[in-house]
Amino acid sequence: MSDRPGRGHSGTPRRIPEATVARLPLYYRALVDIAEHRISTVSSERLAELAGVNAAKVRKDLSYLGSYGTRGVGYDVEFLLHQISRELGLTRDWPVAIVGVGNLGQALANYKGFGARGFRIAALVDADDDKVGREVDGLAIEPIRALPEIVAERQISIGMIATPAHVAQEVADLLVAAGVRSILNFAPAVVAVPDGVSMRKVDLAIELQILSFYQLRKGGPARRRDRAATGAMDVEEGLEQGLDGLHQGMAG
Amino acid sequence: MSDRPGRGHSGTPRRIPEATVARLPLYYRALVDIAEHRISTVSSERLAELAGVNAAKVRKDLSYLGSYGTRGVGYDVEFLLHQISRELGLTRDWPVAIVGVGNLGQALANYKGFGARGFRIAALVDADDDKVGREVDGLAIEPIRALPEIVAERQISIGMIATPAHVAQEVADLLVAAGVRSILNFAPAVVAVPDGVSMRKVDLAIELQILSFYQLRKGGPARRRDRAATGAMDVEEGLEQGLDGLHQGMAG
DNA sequence: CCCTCCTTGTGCACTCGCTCACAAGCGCGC
DNA sequence: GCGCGCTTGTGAGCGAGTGCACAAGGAGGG
Ligand SMILES: NC(=O)c1ccc[n+]([C@@H]2O[C@H](COP(=O)([O-])OP(=O)(O)OC[C@H]3O[C@@H](n4cnc5c(N)ncnc54)[C@H](O)[C@@H]3O)[C@@H](O)[C@H]2O)c1
Ligand SMILES: NC(=O)c1ccc[n+]([C@@H]2O[C@H](COP(=O)([O-])OP(=O)(O)OC[C@H]3O[C@@H](n4cnc5c(N)ncnc54)[C@H](O)[C@@H]3O)[C@@H](O)[C@H]2O)c1
Repeated sequence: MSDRPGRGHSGTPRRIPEATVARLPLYYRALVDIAEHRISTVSSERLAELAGVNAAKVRKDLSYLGSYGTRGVGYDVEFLLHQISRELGLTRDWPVAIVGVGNLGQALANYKGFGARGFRIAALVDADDDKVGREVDGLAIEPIRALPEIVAERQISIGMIATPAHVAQEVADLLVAAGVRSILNFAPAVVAVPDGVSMRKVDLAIELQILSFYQLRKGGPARRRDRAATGAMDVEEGLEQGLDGLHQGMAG
Repeated sequence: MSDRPGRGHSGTPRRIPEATVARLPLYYRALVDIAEHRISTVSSERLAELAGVNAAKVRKDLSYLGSYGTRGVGYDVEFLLHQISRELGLTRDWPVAIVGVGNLGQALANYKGFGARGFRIAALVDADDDKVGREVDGLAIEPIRALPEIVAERQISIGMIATPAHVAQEVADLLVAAGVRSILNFAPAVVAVPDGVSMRKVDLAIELQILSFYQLRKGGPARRRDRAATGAMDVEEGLEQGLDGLHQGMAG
């Protein structure tokens, strides 16, 4: 915050569209790569290429953050990295709790890719007493009934639900009651959360079904091994992914 | 494109919007639940509730499949289930290959939720010779160089990439070369595929960053700044998830 | 000091998806 | 046989997001 270069007359530069927010992490990742190559400036064209989007979109997206580019030159990599990172809150520490330490929960707990962006697994919680006490990657599994204290003491802000689907809503309710305001749900279930709590979901089965839908309309039902199959359904590039699921109740 | 589809005839009535395709799996899941309760008809209202969407949206979505409802009554559960399932290709068998049997790959391989929808893990592939030969859930891990034969012989249609990000593009290329036309990518990397190949991605880190973005503007844990305290950022319900990522090259 | 080159920032037109609201249509009771 | 109530199917209006194309504007060379 502090000094707001560019167009910050008032408090917030402008509202950042949802679609833009979803792309900022892509730019961030691309910029990290660029920075590692000791490159100091980057054009929207190049950034677009690395992020896999359109150059105009990159410029428009970045313009929501402020006028951070230099005409005729491009964007300063370090500076932009800092701005995006601040905007996304990556300069902070985000303690995460994983609820349900089964197959998926363990994989998540073992995953090393979180720390870099400030997301830190701070708690593993399960309802199975046989699992409680066991350690995963140096972190002990704790009983679900301890959730309120855990969330409060460790300032947990994000909860991941990796339990069976039929208890997902119940778990979400517990997380919310404990004070968690952001939830990432991996269970294939519709989970409702009150206003003020964000919920996003990752649903494997849906992704696969979308893929099969389109595959069905490509080479025809009877799979042929030939590649010049000439699908009857010609969808041009640029179709956006997903849109599935709700992002509920962002209010404070 | 040319003629007004009408319906009634056996072909595909009309083009189904991307957003609708992404929701069909939700309806499918809700309908399965309903069918298990021995309920024979369902209204759009009820279905909407169970799928977590708006009733009008349900009706419009289902209308793309054809006029399958009965006014004053609702939709026949079994019939609708069959129609959606046919539309999504769930009546078929979809052999899936997992490339990269590490943390995540193993969790996926052990996951029991695939079979129900026709998705069957038919191959586990890894580049690490130490892993090759080991079994996961009764399926042996095979060397990546055998991919072409594996894909051809087992009629693999979908590939999942669960390797480190820096080899994701390389792996995608191998999958495409082997004949796979649908890819689900879990690696945090931009992966390009040629026309005719569908690519979807699941990116944990992006989801978390989106969550932290909104959490930051809510009146977060360490609250300081912000004039209007809590209510500053009041996003109403119904914000859609994602839009991130491309669905490239659907052409045949 | 001006001119040219290059890239940003954005106005605009267009597409897509969402929601509302209501007429059409079906079944059931009278 | 006829209306009545309920639910579907959809036209229309609206808002969000996208991509084009270009003017605005900084940098560096002459
Ligand atoms: N494994 C995968 O690759 C995968 C892929 C996609 C989706 N999913 C979904 O993720 C979820 C977890 O999958 P999994 O394979 O890890 O299942 P799992 O059965 O291996 O693990 C579930 C864990 O949740 C715990 N649990 C059950 N009820 C609980 C409760 N009320 N509170 C706290 N913990 C509870 C169980 O003790 C268990 O440890 C499922 O909903 C599944 O559909 C998994
Ligand atoms: N583990 C998670 O929970 C998690 C969460 C989000 C994203 N991811 C992403 O999923 C991917 C896999 O994560 P992980 O934790 O399983 O990593 P991992 O290191 O445990 O597993 C990677 C596997 O890929 C194999 N591999 C490497 N190069 C290969 C190649 N060229 N061809 C075939 N196989 C190859 C390795 O031998 C290893 O078995 C990573 O890109 C990671 O960022 C993982």
